[in-house]
Amino acid sequence: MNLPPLTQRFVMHFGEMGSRWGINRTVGQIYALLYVSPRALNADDIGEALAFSRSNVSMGLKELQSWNLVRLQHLPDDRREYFQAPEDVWHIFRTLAEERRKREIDPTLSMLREALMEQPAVADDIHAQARMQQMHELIELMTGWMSEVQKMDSATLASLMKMGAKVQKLLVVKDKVKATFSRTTPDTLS
Amino acid sequence: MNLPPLTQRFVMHFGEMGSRWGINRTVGQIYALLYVSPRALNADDIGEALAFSRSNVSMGLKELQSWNLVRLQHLPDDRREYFQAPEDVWHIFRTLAEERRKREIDPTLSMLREALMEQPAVADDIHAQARMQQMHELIELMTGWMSEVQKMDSATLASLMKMGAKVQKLLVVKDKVKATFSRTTPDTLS
DNA sequence: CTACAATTTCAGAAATTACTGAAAATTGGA
DNA sequence: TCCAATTTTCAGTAATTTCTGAAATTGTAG
Repeated sequence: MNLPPLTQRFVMHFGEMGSRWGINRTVGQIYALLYVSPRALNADDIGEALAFSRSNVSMGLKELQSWNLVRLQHLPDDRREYFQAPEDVWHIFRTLAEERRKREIDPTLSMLREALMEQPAVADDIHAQARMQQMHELIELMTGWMSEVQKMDSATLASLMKMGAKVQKLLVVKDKVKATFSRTTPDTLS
Repeated sequence: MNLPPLTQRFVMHFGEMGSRWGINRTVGQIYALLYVSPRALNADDIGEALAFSRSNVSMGLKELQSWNLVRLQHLPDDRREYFQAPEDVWHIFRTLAEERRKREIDPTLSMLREALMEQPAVADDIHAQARMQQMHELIELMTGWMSEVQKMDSATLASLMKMGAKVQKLLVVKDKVKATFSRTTPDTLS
């Protein structure tokens, strides 16, 4: 591997963090490299830069594609496929959140829904089902909210976050607003 | 393993999902069992229920303790330690979010901060550093916002989520509110 | 302090996951 | 269609992670 120092540190870090993030070292390093690269890279570029076998690169890219985290490009007079990470970090974040939900949350939501349809037979299962109900409610609320937030454009999302806890204060003020503006903007607030 | 049917399904599911969540099967199953159990369990209870060796249970519980996901209890006339999951799912969620941040995000934030202090020497590193800057800004904003949200009590958090995208509309209305209430509630809004 | 119950540690075995090279499949151009 | 460049698949191997039993440690009651 022969990368400039900052790039190298970034790539190495993503490799090490990979396992905590549920991806492997290869995939982490490939994504890091694509993320900081000023141009799209082909599989050979990547393999050479990171000293991975060509097949390993292929599998890593396949994994990243399944996460929708890379864009495919073709250059004129070159049959090889070139890969790059999206420019917009907010877009990347959104994709990541959505894919993680699909993989880490949706299956559990299904399991919970099915379990909640059943008729528990023994006392312990009655209690267990009540606990599952609580978990189900929280997850439904969380994911529903996340999907609303995901629909916001980057600017709105950013301004919402910059407000931080002030949103809380807005909630308190909400009722006053409702009273004041209910005739002029009747369907704007719940 | 001899658990009632709903409990069994829940426990099995958490075992299978464990790897996607960055914990192992043992830890996933132990936590699932504690979560649905109507009473605190000791290590032998757990080992017997899940057919794990005593030492495996010990390591799993240690892991869960490092996540702050279990409470320790002692029963009268019993020297053994009893474990249980917190009652409040919102509390569990908050703990999970915080611990995940510590493990999955904070190290990256440190790495980025250090990298941003450096003076890039080559063109590719100049670009790389700019990309790191973008990532750093997003993560700072996200984590700052998460920590604000975490401070809210469960009820406020729930009502915020139930509002969903309506928060967005509140943002639009915000300016009107500011104009109208600025004299009566001057420091409530940014 | 002693005895013993309970828990933790740890070295090695078992299981899983990651990685490679070779072979197969696919793709685009002549 | 055929050819050559490129990508993917896959079986075998390497590396890592998980799990166990035995031994060591800790804690408590007498």
